[in-house]
Amino acid sequence: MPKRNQQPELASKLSDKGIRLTKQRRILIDLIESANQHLHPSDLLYQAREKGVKLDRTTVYRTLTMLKELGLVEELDLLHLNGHEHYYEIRHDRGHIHIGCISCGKILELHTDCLSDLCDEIRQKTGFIIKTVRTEVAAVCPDCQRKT
Amino acid sequence: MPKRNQQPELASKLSDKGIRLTKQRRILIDLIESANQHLHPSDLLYQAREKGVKLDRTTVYRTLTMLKELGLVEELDLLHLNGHEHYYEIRHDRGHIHIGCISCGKILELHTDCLSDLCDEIRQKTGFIIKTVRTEVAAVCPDCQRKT
DNA sequence: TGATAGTTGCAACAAATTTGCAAGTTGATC
DNA sequence: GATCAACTTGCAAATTTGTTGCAACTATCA
Ligand SMILES: [Mn+2]
Ligand SMILES: [Mn+2]
Ligand SMILES: [Zn+2]
Ligand SMILES: [Zn+2]
Repeated sequence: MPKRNQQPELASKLSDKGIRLTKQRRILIDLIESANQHLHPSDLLYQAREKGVKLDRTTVYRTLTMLKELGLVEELDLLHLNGHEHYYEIRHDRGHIHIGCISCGKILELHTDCLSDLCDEIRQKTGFIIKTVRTEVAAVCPDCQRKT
Repeated sequence: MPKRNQQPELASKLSDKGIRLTKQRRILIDLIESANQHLHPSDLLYQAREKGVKLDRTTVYRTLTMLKELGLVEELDLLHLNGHEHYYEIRHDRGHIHIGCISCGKILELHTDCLSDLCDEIRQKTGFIIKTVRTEVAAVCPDCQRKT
């Protein structure tokens, strides 16, 4: 996840909504906010435990579901390049897409204006009210192109 | 899946590549080619069995993996609106996106030129060679908007 | 500080997918 | 059409990923 303006405080958003801030939730949102890569539930579980927090995977799933439903994190498929877990990242105002190299697994993020054009088009053509847009691209990165 | 020009014959593409056409593979590509909705592995398993073909789920998974690797079908997440299975459809020349209603589960397909613009942009900005682009949108359909 | 509603961990379950291997089938060749 | 090697399948078991019910615990507020 590229340099984001590290606006922390999912925590305050949660307590504003009257949601209790437990140790477990604190560590999880902390990890998600400060992550420099996309995390899946097991990542979160192990990283939290490394920091000495007692935590069960049930709670990880429950917390991620809650954050997703509140619109505070996005769930990514990342093309399941390896395993079938889903990945999570904080939700940004400005959308970006994910490009995965099917050869080395590297994930690249890219900001593009195509996304808002697309949203306009969808709204206009279909009348759907858009909640989230997920664009994921399978590709071969320049490094891997050279190697073959 | 909206009216496609029913170009059959994944079968011949497979045998051209020297891949054996077993009963199981025949029925599976048949079902995928003639489907009027997105299918997941269990759909395929049951539909094939209904047609009297002996088939195991292992074979369904193996066949789908093969077709995907050959670039003949696309795998869709469809936002896992209900369950965590993945869905499959034949690959078209002209791409389309999938819009799922988070309230009723309906899936809408939409053709858009944004996709090829996006590909151009990715190529130019990153040098990645694109294999597939998957855009999936979570939204609320007009019907469900009225109901709330 | 206590009451209370919300949250957690645990164990068991369920769903989705993969693996190893023996037995069966395909398609090329004669 | 019969033969055969290579490929493919089904089956049973395992793995991976995610969910549920419930008793014990804890965050928040008065
Ligand atoms: Mn489709
Ligand atoms: Mn998925
Ligand atoms: Zn690569
Ligand atoms: Zn709807």
